Amino acid sequence: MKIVFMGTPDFAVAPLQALAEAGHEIAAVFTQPDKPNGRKMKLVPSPVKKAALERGLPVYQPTSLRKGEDAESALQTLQEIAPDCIVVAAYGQILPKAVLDLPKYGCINIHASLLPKYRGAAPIQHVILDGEPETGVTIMQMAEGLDTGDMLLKGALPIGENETADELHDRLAALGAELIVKAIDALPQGTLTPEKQDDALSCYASMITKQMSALDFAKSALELHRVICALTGFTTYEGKRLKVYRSLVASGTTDAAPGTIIDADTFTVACGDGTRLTFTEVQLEGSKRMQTADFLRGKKLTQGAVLGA
RNA sequence: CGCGGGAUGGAGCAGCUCGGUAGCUCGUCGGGCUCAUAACCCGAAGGUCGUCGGUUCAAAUCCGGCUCCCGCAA
Repeated sequence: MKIVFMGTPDFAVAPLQALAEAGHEIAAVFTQPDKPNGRKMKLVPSPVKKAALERGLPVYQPTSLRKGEDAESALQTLQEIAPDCIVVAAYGQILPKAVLDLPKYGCINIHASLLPKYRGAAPIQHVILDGEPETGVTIMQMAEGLDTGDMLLKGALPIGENETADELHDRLAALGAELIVKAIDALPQGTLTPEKQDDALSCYASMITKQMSALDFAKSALELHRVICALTGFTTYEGKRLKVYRSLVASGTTDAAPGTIIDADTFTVACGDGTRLTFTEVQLEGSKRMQTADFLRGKKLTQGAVLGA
């Protein structure tokens, strides 16, 4: 099958490679323009662009598909290629109707949630924040609304109690790769049965903001743990930025004020309602990310110090 | 030229202000103790102090260039 692939971040890389390895013709790869990134504002290609170039696939990076010169030439390019199907995975742009209607089999999207729940930009983080027991990947026929098209295939995964968004992301990407190949293979045979989404059950996963990952120790240990798993939490210790990558909800209770380090040997902190949270992987400003055990070997915590103060 | 922190045996750090013996907490290896242990005791191996150059009798330490890592900001 002749496919045009549209995607940008890491999540889209596994599906792209799976399709290529399944023997499909990837006639073009569309991805977001290189963006200035990092401390030096260096121009950095998207993960999908890197993967595409490694495979020698032609890459297109229009600034927009909806308006302007880029959109016109992109549409023209697509018309010339005349793909059987366009596969979209976290591309980061809204496709106009002209594009949606162009391929014979339409546009197929890989979405990292069990639709109709968690439509939108950041489903992986939000399922963890909400403490969902499971999530998954939905392959859907794209329509004009945001993640509203008919569902073609679904796969579910249980979410681990201490699973981070990174880990979940990788498992979902692998699942998405598997499902999209299955879906593409089934398309010409018409064996997939489109299922309408029940809008009444839908909800949206909003974009992530910096504010959301700030650790507010007035919240319970479980809530904070979810923030850490989903987004990586941050606070301050002795005036320095401290990121928290992993934690464990500790049993027992404490009378200490929220944010107090109540056990300097394990990095356990008092949270809301007397709950306690142990940080297991942290990173202090200027230093590397490391396990708490390593961190404590070189840095003696002040018992009773208050984080975020 | 956006602001700032950092690079020291396998890991994490101290030492640098006031140049002159390589330190700490672990890990590893060997031995001991113990019913036993990730506990305790004794011993050992392991480092061109990121890199290039400069100053000096002497540089981890002072000066300059470069590389890489990290926090903020985007």
